[in-house]
Amino acid sequence: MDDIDRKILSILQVDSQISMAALSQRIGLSLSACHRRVKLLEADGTIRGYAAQLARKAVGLEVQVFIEVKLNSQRREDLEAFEQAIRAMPEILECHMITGEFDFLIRVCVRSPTDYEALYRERLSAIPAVSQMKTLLSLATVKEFRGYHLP
Amino acid sequence: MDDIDRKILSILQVDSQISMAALSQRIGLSLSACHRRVKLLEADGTIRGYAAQLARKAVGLEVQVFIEVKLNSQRREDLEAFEQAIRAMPEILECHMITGEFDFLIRVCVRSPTDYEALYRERLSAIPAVSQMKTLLSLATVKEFRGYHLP
DNA sequence: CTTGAAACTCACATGAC
DNA sequence: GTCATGTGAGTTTCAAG
Repeated sequence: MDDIDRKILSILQVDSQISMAALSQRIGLSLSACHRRVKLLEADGTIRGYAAQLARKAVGLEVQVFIEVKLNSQRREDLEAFEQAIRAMPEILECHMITGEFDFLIRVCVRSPTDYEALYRERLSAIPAVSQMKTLLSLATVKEFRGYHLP
Repeated sequence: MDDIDRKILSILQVDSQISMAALSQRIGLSLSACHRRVKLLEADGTIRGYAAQLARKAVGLEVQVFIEVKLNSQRREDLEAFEQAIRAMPEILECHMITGEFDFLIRVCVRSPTDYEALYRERLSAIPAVSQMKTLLSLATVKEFRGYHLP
């Protein structure tokens, strides 16, 4: 993992459809050398895959919410029950265990406030391990994720 | 935007390198019809782009942090000054304006706790519009974003 | 929407330096 | 690391049903 690799990754993070020829030119390497590096980055797991980036609202997901969750306890059973429940809900896009007053931070996207209410009341609150939740409704996206910054 | 489009998007969100032929087979459409739909989804902005997904730790970003930020006021100058400062910091990957006790939620990835301390003390705290911050250190990723759920 | 064909671009593997 | 090259695969477009 050197500066050339980081340069390759920075470009592929933004546009993975660039041709090897164009990519090699932008980083100042020959096509085959560049190609070899990309294949290595794929093989060693640095590049996990290639994905289409969708416009959230264009696919009808008007509502984005972050939820802080506190569990009844940090006992193994509660943690695992919660995590399993989370993984089973496709509307929950990500979930992080965090420090602080709450135990987890999750991100959710749904079509409407009504859908969020249903998710919140009928599915999240129904998880026995959950003791408290705090909804952080996203009003606007100031900055959207477009790849990691590789210094 | 019908069920076929959603099926296409669900697949491309996970693997954008699938060939048109394979994609068309998976959704049960002819190659040309499938191709036309994908191009339309690209043209109308539903597909914003194609990106390589990187393994965060593989690129040396061991520390992931969420930060809740409260501003001194909701006056236009403060909001704009804050948002401009946020957009100028590449380590800040995303930023959302939120409801609740705090005004913004931001996500940051850095190499080390030391790097985070520097960012927190020297760059974030230095923004005049900021009055209060709360750090939510990510201890573990329970569920990682792998595309929106399209019902 | 379908099939089928033609034209073209790239990816990929190879061999040599 | 570089360059050159040939083949196969995939993309893209078009015609016709």
